[in-house]
Amino acid sequence: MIRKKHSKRWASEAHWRIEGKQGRSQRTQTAILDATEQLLMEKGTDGTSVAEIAEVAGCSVGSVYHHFADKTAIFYALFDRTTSEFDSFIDSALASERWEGATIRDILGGFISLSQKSRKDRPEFKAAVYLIASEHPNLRKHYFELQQRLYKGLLDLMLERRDTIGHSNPERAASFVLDQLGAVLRVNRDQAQKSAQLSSLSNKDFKEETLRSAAAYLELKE
Amino acid sequence: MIRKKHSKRWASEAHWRIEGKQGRSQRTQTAILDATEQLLMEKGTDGTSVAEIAEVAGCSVGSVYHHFADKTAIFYALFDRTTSEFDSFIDSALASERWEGATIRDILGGFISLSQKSRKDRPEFKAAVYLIASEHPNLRKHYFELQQRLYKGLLDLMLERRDTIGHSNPERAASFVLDQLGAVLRVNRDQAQKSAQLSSLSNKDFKEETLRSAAAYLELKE
DNA sequence: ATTATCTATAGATCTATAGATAATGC
DNA sequence: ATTATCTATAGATCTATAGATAATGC
Repeated sequence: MIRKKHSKRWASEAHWRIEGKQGRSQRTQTAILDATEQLLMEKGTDGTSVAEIAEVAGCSVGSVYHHFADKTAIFYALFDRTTSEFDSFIDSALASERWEGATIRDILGGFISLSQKSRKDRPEFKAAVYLIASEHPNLRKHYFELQQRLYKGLLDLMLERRDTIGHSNPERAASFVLDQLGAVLRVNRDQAQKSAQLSSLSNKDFKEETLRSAAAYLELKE
Repeated sequence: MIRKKHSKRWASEAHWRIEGKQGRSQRTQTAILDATEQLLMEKGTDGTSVAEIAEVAGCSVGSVYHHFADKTAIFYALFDRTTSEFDSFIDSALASERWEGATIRDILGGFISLSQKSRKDRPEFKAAVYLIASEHPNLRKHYFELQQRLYKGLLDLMLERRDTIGHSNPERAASFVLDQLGAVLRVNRDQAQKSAQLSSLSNKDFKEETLRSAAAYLELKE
């Protein structure tokens, strides 16, 4: 039997996933991706076998291969699902209505709160994707482009208010603050790395100190 | 034939490595660890086969298993070797002679320079170990304890000079600055993550802005 | 009639060992 | 005599497929 397979939108056509014709199909694919996401964080890409994915997803190995070209294609699909979510998160974070009349302090504070909320609501968000990206240069590139879009957007918001920055080089200072914030948020997200930190601040205190640090360095006049 | 095997000092006796009786032995073990370090960064723990390690090390698979209990034991030994180096780095970084008469600014600046130098001299330092640690909770614990010792030492140096800190809560502020610095240095170390940064500062500029940020936040009076 | 699922298994690795052979150094 | 090395291979996975069976929905 020859099966017609449809790739959706990923660059490498090789990593297709089938476009289901029945309602069952989507449910199974979702279950497979959920199972993969969970297992990836526990055991990594090579430590996770297709048999295990099938078991957790509640289907058979044969069924997994009916839906996805191969093991890698499952990772691509999961990457796709999560980065789409991330993309929406970015849109919502940068939406101009959100920041009308806001000061730089408001923007940084608001973004920290958004990140903290996202981590609380969905702790595994981005964790599995980060692992996948680290093993596939083309996916990593896409992931970093998304990240760039987010931080570049925040940078623009800050620079629209550059007259409130006292630092002699506002562009450099604003970029530096965002890089600093990005690094700290990334470390905070990873529970293991977090344990290597000196200070264990509550979300509220963390936000407060971060803002104090940024305001002092930028020499904000607000 | 029964072989007498000697474990050196790792908690789990299971992960022994042989204590060589001939000069050849040490050379082979070194070659195996070098090969493993290199391959780990390219392909990860599961992607690296013992056959490949043997090939790069220039010996046979049988020889690898003569020296090490199993594949994991090689990782333990490599972890051991690198963390010993890290341990010496910490001693040298915290040596009290180094910081006699230094201000907080001097200390932070000196530490940044040390880290930059270490990254330049030996870019792969800690990269492979970090991978191993991420898969072995007991090793990860040890690694983070080392990291803690380094940052706790820096914290003590700063707090000895607490009268030059204007921030209302010197302990919290000093810890926060060090966590911030640690996070940024970690991201900077990873070439892939670095590409997601907004600012691409030279080592000199990075150091300058970091010090400016820390001094402003701590409200240093020096 | 088409789509989705299952079971069973071929073929490709990869880890680890057995047993033979070679080098070392007292 | 002891230590280190090599070759060859058993046994355990794990990926992916073939082919049979079951469910869906026009």
